[in-house]
Amino acid sequence: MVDSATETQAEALTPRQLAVLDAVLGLMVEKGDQLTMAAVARRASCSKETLYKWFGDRDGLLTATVQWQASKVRAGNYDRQKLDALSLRDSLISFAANWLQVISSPTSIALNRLAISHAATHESNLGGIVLANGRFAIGERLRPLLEDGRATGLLDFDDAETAFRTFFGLVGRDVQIRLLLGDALKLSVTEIERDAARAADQFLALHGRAKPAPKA
Amino acid sequence: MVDSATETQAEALTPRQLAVLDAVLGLMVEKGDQLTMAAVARRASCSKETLYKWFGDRDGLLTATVQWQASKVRAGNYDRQKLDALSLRDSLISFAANWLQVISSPTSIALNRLAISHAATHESNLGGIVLANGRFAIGERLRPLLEDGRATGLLDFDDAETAFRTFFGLVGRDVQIRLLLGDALKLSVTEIERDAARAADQFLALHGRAKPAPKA
DNA sequence: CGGGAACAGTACCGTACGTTACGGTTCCGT
DNA sequence: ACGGAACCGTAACGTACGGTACTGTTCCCG
Repeated sequence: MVDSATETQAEALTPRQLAVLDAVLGLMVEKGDQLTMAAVARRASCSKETLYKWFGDRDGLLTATVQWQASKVRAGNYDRQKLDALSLRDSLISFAANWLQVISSPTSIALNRLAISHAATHESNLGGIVLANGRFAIGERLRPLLEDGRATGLLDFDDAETAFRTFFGLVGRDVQIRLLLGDALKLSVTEIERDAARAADQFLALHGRAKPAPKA
Repeated sequence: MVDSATETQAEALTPRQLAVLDAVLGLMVEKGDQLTMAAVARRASCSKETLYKWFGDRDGLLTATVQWQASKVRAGNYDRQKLDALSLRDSLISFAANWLQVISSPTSIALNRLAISHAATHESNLGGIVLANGRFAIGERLRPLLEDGRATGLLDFDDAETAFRTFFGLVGRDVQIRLLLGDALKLSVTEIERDAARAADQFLALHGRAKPAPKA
């Protein structure tokens, strides 16, 4: 169930249809909950009938939107390079900063709110899609780095999944839940950089073998 | 804004009214989103008119429910005892286990989903109340322990808030977001105990001075 | 015993929204 | 030029739900 929906039919869609999905994203961010089919049609300058023809029903439209957004956030991939203590730390920081950037973006907040609301009742698995393209996708992308780090003797851990979850916690902390609940938490670029470095150093303090810079 | 709403008029309510709020909690957990006033009235065997008389409107009912639930989860207080490395670790584990228990409970999940949905549009600050009684309340309750730990020389950190956020991340990791998004994550009591101990030991590895048991 | 407050049950109203239907317009292929 | 498909704009329908009003019953208090 991890990434079954990651790449599925993301692009059997025409540019016009993708423009509609961008309109949905825009509305989600601006209007939050008032994501009505009429509003989407108005914003996208298309008719409701077209929306239903293209996406079936409201859930279909939302699902396509989530997948479209997910396909746009494919950053932070780890290209297997020569790994030393410094490049490992850099890669960790890069992952952390990217993740913080994503979860603090208005689009991600709106999308997660929608998926969480949906998870409360509906069965159409928006939450699963968001999880697959968010939490689990980044887990899969980070795993090779962790494994390489262990293979090179730079890292020490038993289970890569557990190690990743520790990293995930050190990076995200209370940021996502606070933002989702409407806290006016602001993350500047410099704060993201600093927090990312702190998280990476803490992770290395816990799982690193040649401690690079364990300053608090 | 931290806990302005923590203790406000939690108990100007009759037992009958609290029973209504319990009905709301039950419906939230079972039916998720279908939290309609009619359903509440049916479940609580009261009339809608009574609901409106008692709680004003739907938001008032939800707000009262959130505060009622918050008043029930007052566990995990730290009683200032003599502090040594072992009792510090025990207290940390206790905090962590309690927090994991809370965020993985169906009631908390339903409540947070509701507050997050609400945060998307409405201004009536359900999200703020949940934050004040959840994330920030536990932060305030843990702070004395951290400060005492630092005063006794058992802990080392610059900023108590930052240290707490690290602890928060190590404990919660990806648990809450996965549960909110509908992931079928199960946390048994033994897993909670193990994860709580792991988080406490990791925290001590990062901020402790007399390392008690830094085993992975 | 009588009267009134409190409340259950229910009918009712207005509105918002998902979904469908339809007339009009554009555009493409033949 | 013609026919049809695609699509826009909008009206219309059905339903769900928040909120209000009304009726009848229970129960307390004098």
